Amino acid sequence: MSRARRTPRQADIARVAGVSQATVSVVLGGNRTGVRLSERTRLRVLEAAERLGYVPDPVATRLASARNNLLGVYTFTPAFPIDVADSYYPILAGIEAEAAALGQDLIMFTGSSAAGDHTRIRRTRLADGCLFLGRHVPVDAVGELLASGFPIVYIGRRTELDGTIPYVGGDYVSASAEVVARLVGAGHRHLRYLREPDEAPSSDDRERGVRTAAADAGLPVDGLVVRTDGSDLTAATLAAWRADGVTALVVEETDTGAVFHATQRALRAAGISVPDDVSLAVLGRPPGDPPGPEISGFEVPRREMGRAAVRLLASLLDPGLGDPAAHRLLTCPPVAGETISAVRP
Amino acid sequence: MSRARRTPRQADIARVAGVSQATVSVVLGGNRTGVRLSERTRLRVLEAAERLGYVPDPVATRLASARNNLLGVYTFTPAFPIDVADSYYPILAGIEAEAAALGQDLIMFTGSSAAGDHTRIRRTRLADGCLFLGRHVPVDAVGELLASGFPIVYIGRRTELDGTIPYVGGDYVSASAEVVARLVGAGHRHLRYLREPDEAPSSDDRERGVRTAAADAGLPVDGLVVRTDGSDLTAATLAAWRADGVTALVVEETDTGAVFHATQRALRAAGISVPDDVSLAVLGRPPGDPPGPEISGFEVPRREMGRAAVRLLASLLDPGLGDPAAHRLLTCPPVAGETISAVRP
DNA sequence: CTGAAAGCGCTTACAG
DNA sequence: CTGAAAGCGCTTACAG
Repeated sequence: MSRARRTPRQADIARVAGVSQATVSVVLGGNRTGVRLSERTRLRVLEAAERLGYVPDPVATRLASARNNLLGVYTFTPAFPIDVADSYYPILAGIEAEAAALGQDLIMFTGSSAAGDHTRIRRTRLADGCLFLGRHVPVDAVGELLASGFPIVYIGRRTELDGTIPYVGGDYVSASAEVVARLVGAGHRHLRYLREPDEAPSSDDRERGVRTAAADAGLPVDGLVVRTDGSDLTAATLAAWRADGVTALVVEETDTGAVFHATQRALRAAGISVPDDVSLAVLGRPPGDPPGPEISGFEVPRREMGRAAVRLLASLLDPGLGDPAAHRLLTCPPVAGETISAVRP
Repeated sequence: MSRARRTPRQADIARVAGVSQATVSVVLGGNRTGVRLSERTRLRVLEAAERLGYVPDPVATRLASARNNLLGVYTFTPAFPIDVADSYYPILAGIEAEAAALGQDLIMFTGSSAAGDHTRIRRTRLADGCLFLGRHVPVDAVGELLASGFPIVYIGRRTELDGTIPYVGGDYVSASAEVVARLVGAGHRHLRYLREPDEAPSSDDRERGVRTAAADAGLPVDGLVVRTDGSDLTAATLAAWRADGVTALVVEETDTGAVFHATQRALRAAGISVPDDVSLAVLGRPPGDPPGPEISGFEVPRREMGRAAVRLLASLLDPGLGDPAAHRLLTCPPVAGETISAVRP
């Protein structure tokens, strides 16, 4: 029994079929260059390949040509967090589903601390193109990729590099405006919007939606937006707001849910009940799917984002598929929920 | 602004440093062949590489040499199922964590139906080695991989190909025996073990543990094991068993949990309460973590399996790390739970 | 209509 | 001590 039996390559097929290795490549490659070759030759090659059980070496294919049917997925943190409410999972599921439908495998460049960002990002070239997950944008490395023509797509709107980064995100502006409009429709005129302190397009978009809808409804914009990391959301604060006439709270949704949880705690501590005393809405879905009444707000279509991002990347790889907008914002469906009630006139 | 600015390669460094491309390769490769080269040259090369922002092309590296710091993960079904109770996730989390610790990226070969198993499995060669998840063992393709010396590791015990497939699994024999011993210790002498009909090492191991422990305790083995897909588990069946003197039910754990759920339903329909009327244990954890009292049984250390599998694969890739057993069975910690009660004498 | 050549970016013997 | 050559398994112009 021979160990390490060599796996057949094109040269072996060529020998068996009595043609050159290059001809084998042409036949097996589906003759994309439109070379003329006799049907007899074609069949001989195909038969020999079949008989030898030939399967192309993906590494050599990739080195010689440009394509490998391999899509990268780059995350700055672990793709499979064990303790955090997992917002990656549905995105990954969507990516996987669409990639499989397109016959593409996935290569995960997961947050390893070994090498620097630059080296790790450069490694994404192993794939035909790469999806990026995470707020972080290392502009040097990503700019280099972009400049070299390597196709990338971010999940989530990105403004860096003069807005040249292709992305698929959620239309948080419209969805947030719709939530505020819903509150206004229920008679609310005095709101507070609670957002986390750090800047990010997804946060800014929500705030913009809130401000626009408030302005459209002629609501006072002064004091509307409150930046907080949650630590100053005490029972006293909420009680004061209520005494001030605030009838509805709108909370930003983030991965950690810090502000949302702080709000819930403070409401309970102040003995304010939802939605009888005050209405509550979340711009997204509260993390961890807490028990109790369903919170009003909107859905973030993460799975569909994953799918759409793969499709965008595929079209970037193959411009023949048409040149879609490099920036796509998906609609976030409203969630009626049970935490918005009408204001008594 | 030039588009598609080329990314630096070794030849560029060679030009800048005034040496040959091969010398650059030697220096950058850490001089593993023990070639003698002057410190001056080494520094010049390193400096030029740094200045140009060089990062090796993984594809070329892989083609020319053997290593790529890339571990494959092959699944026969989607790695991110959307509707099934997810048993892959913790394994993937463990794989990712250990791979990151080892500075390896992951390439996911996810169940795409486009190509046949053979072609898809051959594609795993893109990686340095590959982990396989799933009961399915296509012996032809996997045997070919094995024969060619390509390192693979299965998650879960595998007996195919004369037991030559390296794997990391759970020690279900011992864990199952322990559960039965626990029941015996609580005075149970009359059990039923419910397992699904299809053969698999993980099922057979559990059954063996159950049989062994039962025999050791001098329990009747006749009628102990019941093969069922759940459809025949009616209230009448359970009532009859109980009338027969059965005091405890042991249920196999599987991905779908069909038998477990059927058992729960039938118990409820028959008005048999757990653990007052009958004790209940699951050989593993019930899928979906159902509400109610914690079911007695054992833990399947999925995360640790992922980690251990990566370590095994790494040692297969680098025999210098020592030659560990190619077959590893991890201990499954007992879960006391609340569904085993003592039998009244 | 088909073959021979060059090249993708590396590594690893092998000459000097 | 360092360079030139061959080769990994493919694809893609380019000759005949």
